[in-house]
Amino acid sequence: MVADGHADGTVGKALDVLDMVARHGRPVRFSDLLAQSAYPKATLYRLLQTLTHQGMLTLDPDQGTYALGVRLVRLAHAAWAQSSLAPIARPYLDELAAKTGETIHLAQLDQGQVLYVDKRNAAKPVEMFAQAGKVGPAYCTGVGKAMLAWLSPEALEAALARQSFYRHTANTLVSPEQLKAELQEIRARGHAFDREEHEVGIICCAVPILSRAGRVMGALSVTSTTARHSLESLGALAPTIRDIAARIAAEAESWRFPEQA
Amino acid sequence: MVADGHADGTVGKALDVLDMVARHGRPVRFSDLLAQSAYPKATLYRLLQTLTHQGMLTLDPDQGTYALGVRLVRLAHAAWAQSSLAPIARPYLDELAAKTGETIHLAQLDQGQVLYVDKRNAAKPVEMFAQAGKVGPAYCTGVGKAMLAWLSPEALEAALARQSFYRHTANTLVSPEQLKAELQEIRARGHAFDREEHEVGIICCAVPILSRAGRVMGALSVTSTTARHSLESLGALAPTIRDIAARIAAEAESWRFPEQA
DNA sequence: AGACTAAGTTTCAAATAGTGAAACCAGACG
DNA sequence: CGTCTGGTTTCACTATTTGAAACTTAGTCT
Repeated sequence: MVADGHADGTVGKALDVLDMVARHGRPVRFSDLLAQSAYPKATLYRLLQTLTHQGMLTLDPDQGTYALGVRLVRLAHAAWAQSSLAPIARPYLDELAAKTGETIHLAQLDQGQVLYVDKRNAAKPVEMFAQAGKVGPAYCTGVGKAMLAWLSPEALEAALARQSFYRHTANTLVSPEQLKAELQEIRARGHAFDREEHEVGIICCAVPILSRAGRVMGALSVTSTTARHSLESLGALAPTIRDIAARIAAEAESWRFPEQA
Repeated sequence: MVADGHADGTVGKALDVLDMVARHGRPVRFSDLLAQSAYPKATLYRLLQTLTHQGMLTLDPDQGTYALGVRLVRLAHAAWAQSSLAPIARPYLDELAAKTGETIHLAQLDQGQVLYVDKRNAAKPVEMFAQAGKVGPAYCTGVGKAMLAWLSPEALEAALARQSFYRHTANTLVSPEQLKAELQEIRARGHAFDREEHEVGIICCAVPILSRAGRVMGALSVTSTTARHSLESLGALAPTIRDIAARIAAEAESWRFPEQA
């Protein structure tokens, strides 16, 4: 990605390199990275060295390939436990999954994208990391729209600017205008639907998780297939979902306060 | 922690700050961080700003507290999937758990510490993130000793320097000398025991996961209680564990090769 | 109110750390 | 053997980082 307007300082560059390695998904050779990066050989080399030395990357000496380091896994543990709603929401997700018997998603907004932080898979037991951590588009998913709908005007603009508006299906909303109209409806209704906008046959009903102050903390959704549910029957679940979302919000907030004096 | 001998460059400092936030476990105020960090006010301030700007941290504007950011969760996903043995080892852990009916640990070495990357909990189903990602000491755990035993002399020294040698129980090995002697035995025997060295009543049998070249990739252990098992009966499982470890190693290695030409 | 204090933010010259073109080295290849 | 290709190191040049101190809020006390 060439996006990042301002890669502030060395730290920004280093993190950029980290992302680059992460994006590859498997061990990368120096020259592969060099080909993609905008940085000159020596710079990239030093950056990689620093990151490796710091344990954020590991260098396989045999193949000369870089991969993400274990230090990240450690940080991950902390990040997931503290920054996201996931640990708090866990029992509530279980409850919602039990009640509905459908797939549950818990997501947060990250740079205009939907980041799934937890999931319940109707049939199968938890599969945490393998599924959580994934990112998806905001403009054409239930959780995405639910979060966008309650964003402040400025935040919304920033987020909209990052949407691709790629037409995944016939129902995908492909312009900011269409989307804004839909967001207004969502706000009025209190919950968002995914009308097969991302994948044909997949529908969902999503509600935002809002702080008392009205800040968007995340979103919660129940997903199903057109074979098993209609939008109406999913909509009937909305009160239940909203209730769970409210309880998650309440707990998340009470959790932030008890700082040590 | 004031450990890190050489916090190379700005990147090192930034990551150090990240760790600091992670260590706290909950949103931290600027001044709290300032109290702990060795860095002067302005420096710390700028580092925090950069990290926040980069999405590695999030600043709660209401409370003025910093927490780990979502970008980290995203990286985490990639890190866990690519850098750790966990995704590869998963089915094998299931197999081992089924065979033994005991608690299984999969760990890797991170800066001289044991990092648990996956776990099977005899009774309960997977609890990924809640458990994986934790760190523990190397000198007094089965997996730790199993990994140390196959380290190169230099790497071993580096790792030893990072051990606290705190006496957790009467059986804890509390000096590098004792530990080195033990490591030699472990190497000869092919597997390590935890003889209640970390917690009374908890024993385990661990084997290293080695690459073909002999590099330590991780370790695998079966843990039990003195109530259910003796060291001998655990030792009887060693061949099974070693077999699984070998299969994990084999798959991990074959996985590294298929680079795109 | 007005003076104090604590917490966070900004400044600015000095110093440090980062840059990158080019030279270098090592092993693979023909 | 020369010649590559991929990786590592040098070194003079520069941009970034540094941190003491000054400043700005937002509370608190009298």
